Amino acid sequence: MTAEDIDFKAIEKRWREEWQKAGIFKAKVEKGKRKFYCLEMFPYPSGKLHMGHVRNYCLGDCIARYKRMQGFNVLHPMGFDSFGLPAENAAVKQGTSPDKWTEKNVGEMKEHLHALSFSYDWQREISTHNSEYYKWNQLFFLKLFEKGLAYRKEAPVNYCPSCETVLANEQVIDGCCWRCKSEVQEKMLEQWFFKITDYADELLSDIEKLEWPEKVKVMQKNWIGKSEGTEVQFKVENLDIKNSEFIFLHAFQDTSESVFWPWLKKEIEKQGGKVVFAPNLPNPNEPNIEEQAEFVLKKYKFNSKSVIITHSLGGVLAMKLLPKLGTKIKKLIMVAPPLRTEFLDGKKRPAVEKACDWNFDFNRIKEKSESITVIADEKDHIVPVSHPKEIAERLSAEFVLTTGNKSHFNSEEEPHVLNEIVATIPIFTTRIDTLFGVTFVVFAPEHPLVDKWVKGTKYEAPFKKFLQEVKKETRMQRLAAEGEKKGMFIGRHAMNPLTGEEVPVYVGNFVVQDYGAGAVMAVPAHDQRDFEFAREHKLPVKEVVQPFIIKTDGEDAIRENLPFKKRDSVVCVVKHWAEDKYLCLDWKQTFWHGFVIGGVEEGEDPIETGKREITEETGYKNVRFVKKLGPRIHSQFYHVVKKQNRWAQFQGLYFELVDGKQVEISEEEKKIHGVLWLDKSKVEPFLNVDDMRILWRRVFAESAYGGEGILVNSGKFSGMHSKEAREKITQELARKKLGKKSVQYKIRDWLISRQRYWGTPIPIIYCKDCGIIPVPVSELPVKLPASDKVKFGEGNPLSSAKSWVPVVCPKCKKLARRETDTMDTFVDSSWYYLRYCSVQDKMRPFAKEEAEYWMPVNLYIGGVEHAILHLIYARFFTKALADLGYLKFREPFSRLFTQGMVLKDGEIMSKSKGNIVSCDDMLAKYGADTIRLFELSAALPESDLEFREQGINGSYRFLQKLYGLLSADYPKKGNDVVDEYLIAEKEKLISAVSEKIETLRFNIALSQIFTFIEKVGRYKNFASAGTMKEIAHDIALLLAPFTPHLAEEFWNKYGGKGFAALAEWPNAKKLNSGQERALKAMQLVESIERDLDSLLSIVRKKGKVVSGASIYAVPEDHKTLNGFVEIFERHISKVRIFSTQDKKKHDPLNKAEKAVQGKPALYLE
RNA sequence: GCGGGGAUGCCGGAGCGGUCAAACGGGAUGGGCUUAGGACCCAUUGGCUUAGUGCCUACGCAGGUUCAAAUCCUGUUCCCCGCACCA
Repeated sequence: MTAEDIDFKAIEKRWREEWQKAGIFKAKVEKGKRKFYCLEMFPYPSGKLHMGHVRNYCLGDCIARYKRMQGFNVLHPMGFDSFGLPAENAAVKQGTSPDKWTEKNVGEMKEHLHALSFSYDWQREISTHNSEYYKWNQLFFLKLFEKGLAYRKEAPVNYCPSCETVLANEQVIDGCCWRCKSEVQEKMLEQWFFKITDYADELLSDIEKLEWPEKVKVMQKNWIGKSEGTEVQFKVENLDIKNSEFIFLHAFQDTSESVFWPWLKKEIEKQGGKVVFAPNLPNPNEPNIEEQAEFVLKKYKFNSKSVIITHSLGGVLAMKLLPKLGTKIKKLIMVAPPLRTEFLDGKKRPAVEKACDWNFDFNRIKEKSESITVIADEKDHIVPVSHPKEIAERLSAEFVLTTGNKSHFNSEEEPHVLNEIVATIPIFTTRIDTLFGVTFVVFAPEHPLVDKWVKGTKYEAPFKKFLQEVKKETRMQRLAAEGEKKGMFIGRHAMNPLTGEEVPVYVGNFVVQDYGAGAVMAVPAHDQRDFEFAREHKLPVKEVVQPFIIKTDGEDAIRENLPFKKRDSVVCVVKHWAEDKYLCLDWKQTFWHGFVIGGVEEGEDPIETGKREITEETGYKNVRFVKKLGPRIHSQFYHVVKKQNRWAQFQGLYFELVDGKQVEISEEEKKIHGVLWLDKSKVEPFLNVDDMRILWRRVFAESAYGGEGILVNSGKFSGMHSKEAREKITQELARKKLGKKSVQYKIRDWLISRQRYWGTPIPIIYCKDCGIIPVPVSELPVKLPASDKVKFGEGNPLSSAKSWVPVVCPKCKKLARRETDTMDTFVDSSWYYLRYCSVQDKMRPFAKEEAEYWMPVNLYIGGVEHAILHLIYARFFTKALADLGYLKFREPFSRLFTQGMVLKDGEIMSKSKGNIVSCDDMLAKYGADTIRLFELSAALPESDLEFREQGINGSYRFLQKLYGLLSADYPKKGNDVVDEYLIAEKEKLISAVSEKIETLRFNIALSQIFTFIEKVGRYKNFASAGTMKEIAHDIALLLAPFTPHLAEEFWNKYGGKGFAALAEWPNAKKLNSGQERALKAMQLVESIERDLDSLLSIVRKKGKVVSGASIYAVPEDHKTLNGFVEIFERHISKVRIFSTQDKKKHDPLNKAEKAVQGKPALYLE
């Protein structure tokens, strides 16, 4: 039979139909049966199925079929992620509608999926654009909204101008849109968010439980970006305190000694300010505002330095006072000022009413103060927030709404009030141990306070310019890996909370507003970035951590029980007087390779020590000191020569020799070390201790020491190790209410609003009177209007749906409008795996019992490109749904497998590159089994696969060969040894294939099957029909997950019961002794074949013609070899096999003598 | 910079302490079959040596552990991927 005779397509068609008819892939909950949920990421129906998709599904199908044969109750569903932008774009471009376009594509893709006979339960198919699906998106949205997990806020968001919609953080890659690659813009917009940050910690810690590729886990960890540290408060003057005179005006029934006044006075004085006037106003219990104003005017002369701070009714006084002033004052700060007499506690205050006429000349007040700030307490129980708010508006003043320590700011300490004078800025750091090394503070240029600080100062103009530049450059710089560190001083100083030291405040382009608090404390000595900035701006560098190295292994590892001997030492790097060579020492009694080193004597200058040691150890006498090599290094080690534990404090010094003049060195020194001059490039490899390496690097590059170590110059924390110091300093800060432990995350809430049509409408109604009103659950789904009712290409399409947008407010029944944004389509894919569990359920998104049976997904297969996006959203959704009571488990995918890509000419297949190999051509040419075989055998599933048609051809040939082999007729009786041998090899194959499938190394499983089939082909003339039948039977089973149609064909042909697809996966049997013997025997045969070949080629090379061969075997071997003449005659005709004991053998060269057991001798003629 | 993964023949890639000059596939070369091509079959594909089953050199580089290392450990170089002025 020739290859062309095999009609693979007919075979495939037949079995596809049989399976379908029997419905064998339909999944049903069967309690008590082990389940296996096998899932491949569902496709976006972008067009035809290509080889990349196919690979994904082949992998999943192989496992699904394998698990099914192993007796698992397998759920293997498929569906379509059918909402999304391309449909909308295609609709605009091709004049079709998104739904038609989508459904056409879905149809085509399904056709191919069917043709490849993936074992999906098609009853469970879903398409996310179906309102029966997306209504549940809406339900979840409402539930999340109820719980506060969905919220609306105005925020700077990423906007893609080409997709005309906003994007989530996760969808911005290198500053560009993940889909279309155009640069995203930043916009301030009010949008809907899911509060994924609430789950940041759990999302992070649960990663450990997952059987996922390390790579993906790391990516998720990075994305969540947890860092633990300390939030520390720095104070920055909001106004120039030292050049101000503070005036306090107290409230009704108060004095200048009550409430927060004494505390505020103290705080201001701490900052170097002066409270010049804090009168006890006349008649505080029955005040007369006019009288009080006169009183104040008489007692104090206002000037341009005056800063008035008022509390409550004091504010009314100030407003009466100001218009009467002859000069302008610096600032007026009004704390909770009343404007009218309706107080929240319901109490009448007749005295207050009598005292005030509440008529203010707002314009004149405005004129009399440089700036005005009004502070209100959100929880004020006396003055309604509307009063200070109105005052602020009328005065065009800054309005600050906060929460007082006590209502109406009646506490003895009111930090918010102080904050208007001295701002307290929280700064996040992971290295609070370096707090004493802070020499400046850097703010993000976008920081709101910065704007306030520079206003009206000489820094304002240059800052504005700087801000512009930064905004423009940010994106470009990010792309150009190492941006320049730019920044400027803004005329303010910040106070170090522990040392009280004042350090300058800068803005810098490298500080980002949305991480931490938008400000950093800069420690140039211990942070490379700060170091560079400091050098640029000539800022001081203050050393507070010294490296600390402990040797814990090797022969100089510290000895447990010995005390430490502390030594001040110097390490001297010495340069040659003429060449670029450096003086190194090779210690003879130990392995140390290093530089000249020595102990500093009491009272000795380290530089002198260095010079002395250089001369003592090497003889060179004319040395010149050049520079110190950074801070000291602490090193604990065992001094092998001196036999003691050392705690050395090394000062690195750099010298240059003036000339080569030497003095004689002592014999003793010569014994200790050899002196070497090494080329610059040879020094680094020569050194073998860390401290020497650190010093060597410092010769050439100054840099910050970013590691940990021992604190110095840090007050009472000096001498502590970094780790301990972090604890202690944080505690100290907490005690002083100047800091606390803090955890920062990089992950931001998930922005889900999209200004596009083809997605799930957000079920929200905006009512003028009632505000944001959720659509009642009973009204779901909020269906999309038909696509011919909307206009594309002009902003948000849904807002053009004239009959859709207006809606009756569910609460007040007045006319309201619908939300016109749709949801990010990643919402759809965040829970589709749950819908599969009970697709048909009309009442619920999914049936809890079913989900609990099938979930979690046992194996999830897809591309790495979803490592962050889809996979983190789905995890979040699962957790949120669990908290909403829908689920009991909190992780959706136990095991994840990320398959490699299918490449064509080294590139990813894509429409834009025009290199897509669509699967229908391949199907028509080779059929489904061949394609499946190729996709699975060509490479490891996780590595990329280069698509080559020759490769497909190889798979095709294999199937033809296999078919021929298994379809042929075989004799009843064969060679017993071969029969046993083949069966033994088959058993070995079964266990190997099972193991490889379990570990998803399908290509290796297949290569082993190939090898086996090769062997069968080799010995087919010796095999019996029975053996071949057994082989065909098991091969059918082993191949069933890979090439299911052909496998089914063999299974059927050789009398298998039912379907191979449902048959039990074979178990490898242990080999019996006969089979073991057969294996050995065939090894013998094969080794003779090899020998024959090598002899033949040698002899033939010499030009001799070989006409026959004799084989001389010891009697045992002789017995097994008889019967294999035919095999040997494949190599050379006329082969005779003799026993070495056969006296009459033909043996002219006496070769028989060479034969030993297992190695027969050969003779050629 | 931080983190993850690699480096094996002409190529893709197995092997993960001894059975390894290295599975399987592809390519190349030679031979068979053919009018020819394709397809198919056979052989060769690190070097040397040989009427034989032997030797040498090789699993990025340098060391180490071991009776024994492609395989384990240490250092180092290069490549790929992810994250990144992250405080």
